[in-house]
Amino acid sequence: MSGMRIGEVAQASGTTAKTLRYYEDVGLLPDPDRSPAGYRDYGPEVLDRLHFIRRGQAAGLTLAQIGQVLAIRDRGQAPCQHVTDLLDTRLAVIDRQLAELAQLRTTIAILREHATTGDPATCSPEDVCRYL
Amino acid sequence: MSGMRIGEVAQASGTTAKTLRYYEDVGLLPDPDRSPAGYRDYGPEVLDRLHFIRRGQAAGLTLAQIGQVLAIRDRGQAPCQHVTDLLDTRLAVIDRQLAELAQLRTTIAILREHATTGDPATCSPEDVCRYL
DNA sequence: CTTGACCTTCCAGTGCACTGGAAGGTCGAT
DNA sequence: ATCGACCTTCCAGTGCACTGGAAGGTCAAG
Repeated sequence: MSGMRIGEVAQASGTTAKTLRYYEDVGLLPDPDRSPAGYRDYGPEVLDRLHFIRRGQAAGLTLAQIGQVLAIRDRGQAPCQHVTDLLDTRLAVIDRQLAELAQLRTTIAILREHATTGDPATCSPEDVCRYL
Repeated sequence: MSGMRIGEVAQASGTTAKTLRYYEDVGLLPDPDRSPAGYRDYGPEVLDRLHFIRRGQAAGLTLAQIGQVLAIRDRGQAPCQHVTDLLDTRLAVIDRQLAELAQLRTTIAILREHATTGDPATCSPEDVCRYL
């Protein structure tokens, strides 16, 4: 009984056939069965795996990091320590990004306010625009 | 009176001479003065500019986006309405990024808790790792 | 039996932000 | 005078995550 072809998997997972072949190339997806004609023949479990990959990516992990976790999972060992380490690192990076973004927002917001207070008469480049 | 050479600027700003030349190439830094020998001769204001670039980058902005904002600043003559429009767009993007980043943070924090609650016994690949 | 959608492989290109290296010029110190 | 650290330009390569396109095979529908 044949499963899904690459286009169906792409559709179902919201990616492209190109990307699926790429994932296979870099070892994120196992080599699938083939139909007599050589078409890739996927079982439904590939969708879980792609969901895992997508979630990992949404969490800011690189494909290499996701691949590490998948490799550990494929060997049947619980990668909890590994996962928590990765996630802790991610959290730290995100907190830093949030802080910097908030700071930048403040800077720009202040400038924007400078740019609006006063009509064109008082809005000279020297007074307003170069304080960005 | 001569200012800083590229190596000094690199050192002072925590980047490399290579990167500074690259920034110049892509228009993030203005063409600096040159010494008689052709060495780049930077004034101290370049450090402010590099600090701004670094903060923008730390906040997850691309060099192209940072370049847009810098271009506004450089065109000190830009009409204020135009400036506020661009800044509003920037703020909207930053607010969206902040929201997404906050969401991502929450997601990862939840995942991390899932990964730690439970001892190795319950931490089987099937039970835990697929929550990632 | 042809059309068109789908599949195959392979190789090359994209965009971002650098980074490396060759080949050569400049400068202060020994 | 020459050494070494610095500078110059130019071109090419890296890593990530795809993406495009050529050249050809497969298959159900009309």
